[in-house]
Amino acid sequence: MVGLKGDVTKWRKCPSCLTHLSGRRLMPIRRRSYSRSSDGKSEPTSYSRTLKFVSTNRLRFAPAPTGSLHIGSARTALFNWLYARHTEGELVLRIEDTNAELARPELIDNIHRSLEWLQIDFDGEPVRQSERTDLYNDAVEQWLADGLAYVDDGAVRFRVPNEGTTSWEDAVRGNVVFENRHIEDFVVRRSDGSATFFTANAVDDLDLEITHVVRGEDLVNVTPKVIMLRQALGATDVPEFAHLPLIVNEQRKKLSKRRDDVALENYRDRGVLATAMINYLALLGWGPPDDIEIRPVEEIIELFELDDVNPSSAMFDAKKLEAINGEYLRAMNPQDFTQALQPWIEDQPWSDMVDPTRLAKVAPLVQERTRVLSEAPPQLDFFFMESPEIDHDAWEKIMLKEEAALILESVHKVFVDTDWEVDVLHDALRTIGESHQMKLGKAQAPVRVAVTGRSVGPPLFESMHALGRETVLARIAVARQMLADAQK
RNA sequence: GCCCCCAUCGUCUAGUGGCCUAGGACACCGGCCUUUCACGCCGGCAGCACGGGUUCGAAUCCCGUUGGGGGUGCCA
Repeated sequence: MVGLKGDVTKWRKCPSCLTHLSGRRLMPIRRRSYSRSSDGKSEPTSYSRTLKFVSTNRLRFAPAPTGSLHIGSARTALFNWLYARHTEGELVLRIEDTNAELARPELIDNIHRSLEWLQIDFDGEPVRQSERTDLYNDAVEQWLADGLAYVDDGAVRFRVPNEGTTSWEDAVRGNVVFENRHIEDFVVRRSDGSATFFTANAVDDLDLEITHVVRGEDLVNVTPKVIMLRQALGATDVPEFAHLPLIVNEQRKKLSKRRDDVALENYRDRGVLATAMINYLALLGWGPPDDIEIRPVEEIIELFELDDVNPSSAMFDAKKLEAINGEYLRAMNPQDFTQALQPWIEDQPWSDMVDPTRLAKVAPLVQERTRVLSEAPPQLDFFFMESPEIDHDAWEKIMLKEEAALILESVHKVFVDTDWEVDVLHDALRTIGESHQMKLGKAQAPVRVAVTGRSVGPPLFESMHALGRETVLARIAVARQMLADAQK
């Protein structure tokens, strides 16, 4: 137990802390190792169950509600969660709204929604700093009474000694040392009476019995201050600190709201899956020992160690995120993929025309061509629009060649009464192409442009089959007419 | 300015004194497959910032240089 000055019960308002008051809980630690089977999938191969009795870890994720959840905050939340789950410890959500403007409900809702989307869950109710002002005030009064702090222009400053050092052993960075003489007397209570970040931080980490503080590297320099306050509160111990490397942009600068695309919800809206986001974020500053990057979160939990986090900053690479997302998308079964597409389909101007049966049939055609879900609907529009939107460049490139009109003429003639089966259409077009000394790759081009409006897209014969004979013939007829008109 | 931190392919990483002729992934470039585009497969390009130590031996340990980043608020 940490020692506290004054009335100890005053610090114990949280019911979840009762267990801690009565002593540390003991628990077994399970470890699991993975190996790769020949098909490249991972599976647990050995379990060693060590009945090692340790106290329960308590971690916290402590965002300031400044808007939509930042990618960097999401990574911090994730690493806290991974370690808490890895050690079968507890994770507390603490909203740092000591500043009145930050206590707005919609900002706090956003944090909850984002974390829920990522499936990062917490133990117990969220702690709101705005509701704990009495605790902070008591602490400040105590420091004042003990002569550890003084009033300055209405604010209260903590007296920092001019000598000695403050240091800690960081799980990521090793020993970090600050000379006290470089630390100024800092404000612990503003002149408006509200507590500052330092005070709330120190008081809450102690009160909530936090054992591991996992946060961004941008907070290293506040750590000595928080340690001093913690000691001034009577604590003799220090939690384990792990300062995670910053996530940076191409210019190697800390990801910022102004310059960079940092809102988690933007990625969600573009069609990045939460599972893929988690997987990618876990790879920023950490790597699995076996080099297998894409794997279920359960395995990441098993393998994750704070000690293994590397200290240098990591660039956020949207391309790699999308590559990983593409893998997750391809791994889905077609029904789930179709289902996942729904919100993006609904956003389309042609969404009223969508026939669910046809959608179920054609969505899988673009599944392996999709890296983020928002890319899919534009590939599917011609299935549902009255007539395809003709891409100008594709038309110029493909249709202005003389053989285009000939191919379309032959195709129209044959398609009128051929069996409407994928294989049959395939063979028919190949035969037509051969009669013009063209390989199928070339022969299909004008048909594709006529039917889909573009030179690239999902497999043509499957597409035509889904569209039906009538529609395909009509679109070919329109294209032929356009070519004829252009001749005049 | 002062304080703190960081340094392996373009990027994310593996590597913790000999297994390293430095491995994987993304990106990029070829090729194969092929009805376009993708997917998949095969191959290629590319890195231990530099200089000193320590050691029989250093990407790995130490020191320095250079470069980069973060902080320096009565924001958090």
